[in-house]
Amino acid sequence: MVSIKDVARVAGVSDKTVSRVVNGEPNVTADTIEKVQLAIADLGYIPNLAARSIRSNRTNIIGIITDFISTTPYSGDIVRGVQDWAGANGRTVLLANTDGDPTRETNVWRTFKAHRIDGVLYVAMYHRVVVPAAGEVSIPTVLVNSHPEDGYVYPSIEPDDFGGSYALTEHLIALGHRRIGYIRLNPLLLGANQRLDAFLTAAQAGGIAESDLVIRLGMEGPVGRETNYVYREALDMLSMPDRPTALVCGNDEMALQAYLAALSLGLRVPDDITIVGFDDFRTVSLGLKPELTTVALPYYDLGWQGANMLDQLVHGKGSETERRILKCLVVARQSSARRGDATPRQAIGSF
Amino acid sequence: MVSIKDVARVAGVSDKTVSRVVNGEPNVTADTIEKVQLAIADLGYIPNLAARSIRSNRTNIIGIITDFISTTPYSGDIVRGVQDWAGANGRTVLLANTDGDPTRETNVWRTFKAHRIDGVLYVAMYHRVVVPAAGEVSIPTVLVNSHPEDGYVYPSIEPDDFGGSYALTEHLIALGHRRIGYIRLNPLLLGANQRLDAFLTAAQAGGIAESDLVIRLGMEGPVGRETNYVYREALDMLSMPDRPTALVCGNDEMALQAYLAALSLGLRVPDDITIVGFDDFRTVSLGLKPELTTVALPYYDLGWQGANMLDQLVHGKGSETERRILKCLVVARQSSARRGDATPRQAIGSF
DNA sequence: TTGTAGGCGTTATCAT
DNA sequence: ATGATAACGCCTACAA
Repeated sequence: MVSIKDVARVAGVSDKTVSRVVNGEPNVTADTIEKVQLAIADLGYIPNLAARSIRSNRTNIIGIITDFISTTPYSGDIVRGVQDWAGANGRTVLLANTDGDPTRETNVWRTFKAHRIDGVLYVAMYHRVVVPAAGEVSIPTVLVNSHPEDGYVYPSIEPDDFGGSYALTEHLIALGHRRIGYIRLNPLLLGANQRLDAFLTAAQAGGIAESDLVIRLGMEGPVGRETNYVYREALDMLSMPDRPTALVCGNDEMALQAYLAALSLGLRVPDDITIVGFDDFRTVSLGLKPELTTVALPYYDLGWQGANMLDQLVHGKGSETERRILKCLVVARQSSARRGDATPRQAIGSF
Repeated sequence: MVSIKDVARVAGVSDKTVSRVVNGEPNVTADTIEKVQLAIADLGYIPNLAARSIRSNRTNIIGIITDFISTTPYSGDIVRGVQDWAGANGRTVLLANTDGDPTRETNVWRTFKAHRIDGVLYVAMYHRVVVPAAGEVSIPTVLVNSHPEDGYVYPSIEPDDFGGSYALTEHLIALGHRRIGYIRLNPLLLGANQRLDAFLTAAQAGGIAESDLVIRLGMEGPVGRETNYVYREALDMLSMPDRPTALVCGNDEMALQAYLAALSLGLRVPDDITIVGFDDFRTVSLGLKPELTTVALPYYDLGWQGANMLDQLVHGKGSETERRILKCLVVARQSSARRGDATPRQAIGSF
């Protein structure tokens, strides 16, 4: 491997001078700079960041620790946001996945510490409460898409599930819907309760009686291995004589199953039934026909801004207790429509 | 930061002895080992890998370069496979995404070189032909889910799209289907042609006349921003008086749209129409009801085994020209069924 | 403006 | 079995 000394020899200067040129330090003549740069290009010299880091105590590496990367494909956007920030700011990203295993996680923290990375983004693939298993290791950390359990202190950046769900419910009310179904996410997810609370609050604020809300549980059990009731519940709810005119699903994957249930009953979306989701998981939300009205989660920004918060922290400028909440916007597409004035058609089909 | 010298001082030995203990080298008394380990635990010492690497010229870091990480969520499994291999073998993973931009990519190669990583896994999110833009930088590299363009030489590991598609077609023929529809992937994808070729070959081998095959283009245009004809084509094909009894979709996302088209025509899956996909993108394949018969792509293994190939290469044991092909298995679920003997019901509905 | 000496944390080499 | 010394590639501090 060609080192700074090789460059110095070829350029006929000292290694310190090469260092100066490489790092853009002042007090070097244009002439010298050129000589050095020529030698660098000639030899294909690329500085050794490891060597640099043992002097400077800064690696410019940030680590990402993820939990269940495979089960929630769309939140890969968080990682992409982090990467883009890193690329734009001269940092590199170390990645490690724990699969939710605390032993593995503790190893990851050790490994990251061994690499002397500047900071850690602790990324949950579902918005949830976490307790990082860092063991003895201490590295500046920001929680992304997650929140520390009571008694633990970390800065965090999270989506505004409540606000998104509230706005979505308002959207339905504005379209004239008065009888609304709701299929709940796995209650283990932080978003599940926030979204349901917002739904109930917004419905009440919109003057809808609680008896006009039909609420069903869509999933339960350990995250990643849950039992799924969505199709069955949707089928059941949509077969009611006084079925809702709009159906809110905990997320887009649930909305997919609601579509299938509705279609198999001979109901048309949105003419006979308005269906909305949450997440804007585009494979689903754009793959469905008609395209799905949903709430976009700011995954990419969670990553980008989370990286930014971490950077502040590393430089001693960030707050240890900040909890930043990012807006979730309603994306209105064709699956939601004004409630028809005609008598809705009765569900038919093979149920 | 506590260093090897601090440990040596506390343990009352030389730093080299500490190094021996840390690295499990022979010729240290059990007594000394204990003293040292005690001091290590006391001080919370964690070796500095950067410092180690400047002596040993090995970083135990492998880099992953991805292209379009966001658009194809399921292939995140490749990255997971790599990570799991790395975790199991004491390596760490540097991650960088190029978004398909050659300038960004060249920077990534430089950065990786600056970190003196041991090797690179060049991962395409779609199975396709690639030309790594490494510039002047040279690092041992294995192509994953991709293949070098003519004139370039890299070892690669790829899925057997042909074999998977062939087996899938055989599955349909075995179920008695004689008139089969096919919706093609974007022709830009390597898998698109391999899958279509296998379909045609298997159909011919199964004694099916070409006139009984209905082939339509589902997508075209630049990857990630393609124009989508799937829903329209499925609707059209399923409205034919002599419509196919089985429909093969280029991938699972296309199968989703085929489901919607079929259901909206009042057709039931699989009673009236068998639908199959490709990829086993589980959000879709398990989210669809009935669950989707499809072909599982070995993404995770692509990652794991790719990392393994790279490791061989790094140690001078691998082949520069190996092209490893991994099997794709048919996953038979409920969306494919024996062709009914009764006259199929005619499509109805609002088309 | 440029160079020299020394040190960062670690391991290789060679003594002891 | 253990240690002293030098070296890895780079940067800091200081001198010239």
